[in-house]
Amino acid sequence: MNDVEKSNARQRILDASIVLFSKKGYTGVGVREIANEASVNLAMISYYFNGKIGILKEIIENFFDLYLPIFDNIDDASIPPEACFRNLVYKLVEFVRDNTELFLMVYNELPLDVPEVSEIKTKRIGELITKMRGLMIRFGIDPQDRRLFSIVGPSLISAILTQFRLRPVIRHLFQFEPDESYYQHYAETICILFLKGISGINSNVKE
Amino acid sequence: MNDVEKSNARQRILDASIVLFSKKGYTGVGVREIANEASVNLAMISYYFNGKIGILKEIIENFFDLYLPIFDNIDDASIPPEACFRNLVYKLVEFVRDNTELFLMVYNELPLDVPEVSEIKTKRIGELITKMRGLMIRFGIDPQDRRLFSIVGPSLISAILTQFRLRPVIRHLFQFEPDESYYQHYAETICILFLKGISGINSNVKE
Amino acid sequence: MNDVEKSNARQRILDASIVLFSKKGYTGVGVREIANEASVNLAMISYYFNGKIGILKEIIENFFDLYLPIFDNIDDASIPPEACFRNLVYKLVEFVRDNTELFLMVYNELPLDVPEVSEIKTKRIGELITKMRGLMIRFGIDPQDRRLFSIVGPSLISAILTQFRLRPVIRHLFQFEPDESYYQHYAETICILFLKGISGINSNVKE
Amino acid sequence: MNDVEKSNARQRILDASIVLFSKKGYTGVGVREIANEASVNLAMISYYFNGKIGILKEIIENFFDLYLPIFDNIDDASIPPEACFRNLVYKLVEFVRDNTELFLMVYNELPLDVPEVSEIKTKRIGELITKMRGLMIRFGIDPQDRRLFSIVGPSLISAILTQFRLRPVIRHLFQFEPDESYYQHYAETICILFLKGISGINSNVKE
DNA sequence: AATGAATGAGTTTTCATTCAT
DNA sequence: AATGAATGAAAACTCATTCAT
Repeated sequence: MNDVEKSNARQRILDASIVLFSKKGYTGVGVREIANEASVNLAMISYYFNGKIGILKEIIENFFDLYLPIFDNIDDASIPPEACFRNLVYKLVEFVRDNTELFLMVYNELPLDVPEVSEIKTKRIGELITKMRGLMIRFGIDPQDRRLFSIVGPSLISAILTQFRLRPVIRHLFQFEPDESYYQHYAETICILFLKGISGINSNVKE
Repeated sequence: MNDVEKSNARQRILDASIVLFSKKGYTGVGVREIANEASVNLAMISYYFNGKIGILKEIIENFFDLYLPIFDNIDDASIPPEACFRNLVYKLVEFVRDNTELFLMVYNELPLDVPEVSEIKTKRIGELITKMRGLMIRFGIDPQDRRLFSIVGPSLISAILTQFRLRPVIRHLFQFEPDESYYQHYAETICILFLKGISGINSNVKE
Repeated sequence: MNDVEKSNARQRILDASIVLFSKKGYTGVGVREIANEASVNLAMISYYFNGKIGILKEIIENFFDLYLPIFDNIDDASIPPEACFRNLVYKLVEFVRDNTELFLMVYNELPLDVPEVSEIKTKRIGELITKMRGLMIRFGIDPQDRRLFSIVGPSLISAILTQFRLRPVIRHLFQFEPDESYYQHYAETICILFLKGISGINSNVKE
Repeated sequence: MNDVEKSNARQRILDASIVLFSKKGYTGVGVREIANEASVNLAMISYYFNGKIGILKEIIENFFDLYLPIFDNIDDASIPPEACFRNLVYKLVEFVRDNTELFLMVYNELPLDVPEVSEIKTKRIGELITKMRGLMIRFGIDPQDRRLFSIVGPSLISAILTQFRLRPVIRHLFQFEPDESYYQHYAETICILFLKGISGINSNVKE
């Protein structure tokens, strides 16, 4: 067994867990199921992650390690906020495209009460909000105004995720197999929805 | 024990389940926990609902029985679509205000794979989409165009729900105790975000 | 199933546990073994005792609830200390005769580090020492003098228990089936050993 | 790695096992714990001892190899039995001082049913009893009289061990840090207790 | 001699459900 | 309607051991 295969087991557990958790939720998946899907021995889960909860912790940490950098430097003062926003949306759509199950899984796990990870979630979401602050201000949104600030950000994420979320439900209603051009189109639609909407909000609120 | 108290037990099970499911997810809650919270004997759950899954079924059915009528007659041809939309948003916000845990719970359960309820979900979501069709068309959105149709609707719901969803996570970051005026303000903000945004989408797409 | 049988299951678990723990030690016994021996379903152990450790807790508590009263009023000022001591020894031997396995088990568990019960043990042994104080003083032993105080008491208990303790080991070396007269003789020997020493044993026993 | 370090690993496993077994009992300690404590790789335990039980076997054998010689020539006909006994007690106290954990561990393991070592225990205890025979006879105790013979010997050992045994429990009740003079005093007290009884202690110690 | 990964049988615990009353 | 006990399956986890390197 060479080096590549050696550490595969650990990664396979993570990969299998992400897929399964995204479909059935953390508590709906058993370690046996994970071990089977990952083709590893059951005991490897405790060996590598100190139990099922350790997988969840690591997945969530990994997610934010990938996700938060997207929001670095999104507020470049030399370009107009609309362009910044558009840039952000495109990066987010790209991220969702590349990590669909991971994103779905974390999104679904976020509001649930799993004490062992609640601290991690709070901390990371706090960082995210901080990173968003500058851009929001440039759109005329007061970060202290919870109403605006906490509607726009999350609903943007929801807008991007939502049809992936409902895929199992609406699979029979719409045919749905996203390709490269789809994601382009998709990102653009969301940009327009939010940009025209946000400026609308902005002008109205200012009055 | 009289009839009022008798049927109370059944309802208490439902109420307790909604709260618990919304916090921990269906699979994360045990029947013992439900029975404790509802102050009923464990065996009553099987007695009334034929098992844990029966609770979920009934909650989801109940939810859609309350939820879908909101979308009846939302497309009154005698009033402009913007007013129809505004009307809908206010009714949705009112519904969320009155059934926060229920809505959160169902929203979270929707993408999860629980075979016993997937049929119900598909059917009811189908009805919902049908009801939305007329109004969407009046906004110039082609129901066949999956991209637009499946972005606007779900992301509207997400926008309304999202901060309730994240309450456990951001409780420490924002103070959050919604009152009557909050909901008013909230509904209005969402109306503007989506109306100005949607018209923006509309004009751009048409070009 | 009548009342007597109803709560039998709980007691059978305790009884089986005492026997098994005394033979193999707490950590050497599995819950499956206990359930088999007690003829109850495996899950009943969690149902009644919240897990294996709950059995140990209850056994130890029960033990001290039976054991400590032996030391109440052992120091009657109206009779000489030798008579008090003799009285105590007879009561202890009687207790060991009636609760051999229980006593062996607790005796063996006492020095072991099982965090969940260490507090109980410390508290109860403290009570025991307090109860012994008066009599020891009458024998001229200073309770502050750890050396004396903590030799006599424990070594008395050991003297009483010791051959039961070693039964599994020396079964092949001595035939050993204690009867009523044995316990009488036994108690008397211990009294003499402690009151007069080995030379005392010799002269008295020979008579 | 040289020969000294090499054999160190083996010895470190034994040392760590003695300490851990004395605290938690054989079945209460895992091989992982031992390997950690001994700073050796897990697989070394099988390598050196053919499994966990091999450690126990070797420890018990080692113990008796050290312990039994104490009882050689304890019955020197040219000196009075009291002096022989006193001599023995001093040697035993010295042994306990030098091998506290080892002695505690074996003492605790003795009554427990671990089939793989029961034969060893029976054999060695038999040898011990044989060695004690002569001295007992000189004290007027009939070796056939199980009652006397099996009380004095074991209760002597218990008397010596007992406060080490209870150290974890009574640590909070008595301050206890034995030094050289303590062991001297301790041995003497036990001699008096056994040779003259409690009343003897009182008069002698006071002098 | 030494290591980290892997194994499979075993552990305790929890689960939803059912039963007799 | 309601209860407390009981059940068997499955859950998560731990164990001592073994293997390839």
